[in-house]
Amino acid sequence: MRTHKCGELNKQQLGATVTICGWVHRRRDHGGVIFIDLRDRAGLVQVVVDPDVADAFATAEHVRSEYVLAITGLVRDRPQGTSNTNMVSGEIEILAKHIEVLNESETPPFPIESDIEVNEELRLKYRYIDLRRVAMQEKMKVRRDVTRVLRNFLDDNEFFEIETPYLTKATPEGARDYIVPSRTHENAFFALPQSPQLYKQMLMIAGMDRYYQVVRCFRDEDLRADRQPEFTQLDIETSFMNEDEIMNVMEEMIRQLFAKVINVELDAKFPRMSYQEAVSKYGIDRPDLRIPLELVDIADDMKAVDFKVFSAPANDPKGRVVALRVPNGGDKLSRKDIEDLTKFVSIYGAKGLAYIKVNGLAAGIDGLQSPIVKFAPAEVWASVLAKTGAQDGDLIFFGADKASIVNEAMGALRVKLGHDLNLLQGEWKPVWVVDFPMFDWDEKSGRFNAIHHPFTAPSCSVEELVANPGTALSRAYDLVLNGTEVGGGSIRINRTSMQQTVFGILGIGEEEAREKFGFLLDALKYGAPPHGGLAFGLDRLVMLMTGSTSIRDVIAFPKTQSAACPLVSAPAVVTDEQLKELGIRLIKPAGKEKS
RNA sequence: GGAGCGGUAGUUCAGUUGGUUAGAAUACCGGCCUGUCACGCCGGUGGUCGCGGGUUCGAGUCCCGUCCGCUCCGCCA
Repeated sequence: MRTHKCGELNKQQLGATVTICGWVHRRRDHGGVIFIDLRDRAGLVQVVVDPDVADAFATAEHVRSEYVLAITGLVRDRPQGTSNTNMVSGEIEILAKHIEVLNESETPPFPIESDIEVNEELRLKYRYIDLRRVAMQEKMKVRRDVTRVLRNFLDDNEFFEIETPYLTKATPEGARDYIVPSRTHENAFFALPQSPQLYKQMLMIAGMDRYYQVVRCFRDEDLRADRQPEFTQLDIETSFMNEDEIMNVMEEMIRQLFAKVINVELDAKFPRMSYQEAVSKYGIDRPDLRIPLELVDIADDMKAVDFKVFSAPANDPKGRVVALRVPNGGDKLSRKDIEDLTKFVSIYGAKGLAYIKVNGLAAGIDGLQSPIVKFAPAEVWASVLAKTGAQDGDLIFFGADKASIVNEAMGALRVKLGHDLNLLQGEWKPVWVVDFPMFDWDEKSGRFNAIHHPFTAPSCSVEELVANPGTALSRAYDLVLNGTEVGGGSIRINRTSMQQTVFGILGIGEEEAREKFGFLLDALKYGAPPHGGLAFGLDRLVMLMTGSTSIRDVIAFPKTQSAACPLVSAPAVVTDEQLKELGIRLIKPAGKEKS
């Protein structure tokens, strides 16, 4: 006798006596027959089905016999030889010999078998009910399949899964750390890892040439639809492989993943794009290549025009002037739409959103409709239109400002227009973004920041790096899928001298470096092999593969936007005894917190 | 830290210009019917309109504050 979950039973299995377990919501008493609908699953029942009853069911005389139970909605397979034309669902009913209620259930706080979008806080408070819903069960199954396929692939390729500590020391991934006080070490704290970065590098030094780990990472920063304070990475590191070899293996893994889990054939070869090209064409280092719109530089045309809004950034080395052509945009976008879009780009710091409606190219400047046409001569507009490839009916947007603002605003506008106007081409567009700069200059603090992290190897020598830190490129690579960064990594620095050089450029003095990363600098001295790897955001991958709009939908017990868990009411106050034991006194003593 | 949207029955929502007893569907409870399968029919219970303050003869509706949720900016790869 086997126990089956609701919905698992198929017709063949009716040949034997089986036990079916499932949640029951609705019990209706119909004369001598109790109908139980297992699709609304709230109570818990166990049903014993006799093999005879499946056949007996087809004959009406059994209906009012001793077989007192009928269960609906259990079997997907439509039985042969039944004449019941009402059975349009393809599901069949089974008469049960015996039924036992294992446990009763209260009325659920929200409908389980329904597409109604329930308030998310309520779903999280009763997550154990929410997870019973078919959509969530399916997402969890995809997640299970994803980790299974990834682990199988890595195991088959001689990768070695090793766990690394969660109670560890702050590592500089750039985010705020979650801190855990130590009871046994006065005034000392652990940090939860933002990633196992340094441990995996030391595993390479330890001779574990191919490592992986499905691992939780923690970052105490504000949340987004695709960002949780704790999230899961597939973390990978290898020795003696260069970036091409790593990218090739990972590409194959992702291809197999999509083929096996959601039956999608990705490109045989993922395209690669430089950071420079991505920012230039798409304004962002994680371009959504499904959107067939591109930013076009027109600064050269605008340098001499008598219109400061355009000419000033055109002449500023840190400025940028771009055009964004929307095919047939004039028909699709009303004045109100453009007003809304102007508001939209202002979020990113853009001061306005200039546009031109191309009514008729043949008419020259008279065929252009726009408040800004008058600011530049016809030749300028002709040149701009030629560069964008404008056609009659198009709408062309312009962005002119500091390059960072133009990139962010016009890049976001491009994505918004792509979705709003249904311009997406193709379903899955992966792309490797490569040739990232090593550093970017932070105006506020007046020094360089690591674009990736401080352990990323540059593609040049120590001498060249010191000479031109601002233009040096790194050996990093990001995997971007449909505009979402799903993975990123790099070849790491494996020589102490280079590591010290990079720390120096980042303004990390020798003393600080020794205090924070002395263990790494020491480890590098013992013949650290060339190594590199990457990490995939597992939640994001599953989110994309399940078509979810939020990472929360693919995490069994996620946090709300304020980083709280309504289910267990965490975080919560702790007792005075606990605080005393840890040597901690609160600045604002507890009392006003919401329970 | 900031911007936007939302919070009305267990749930999903409607609620006009401020107006008298706050509605619908569904769920729940009771009854009837029944080879049902979104069963059907009849009846019923159910509301601190997130919370606090203000304006007003009168506030679900207007104003101020506050809490919670979601989306975004900052932050974060």
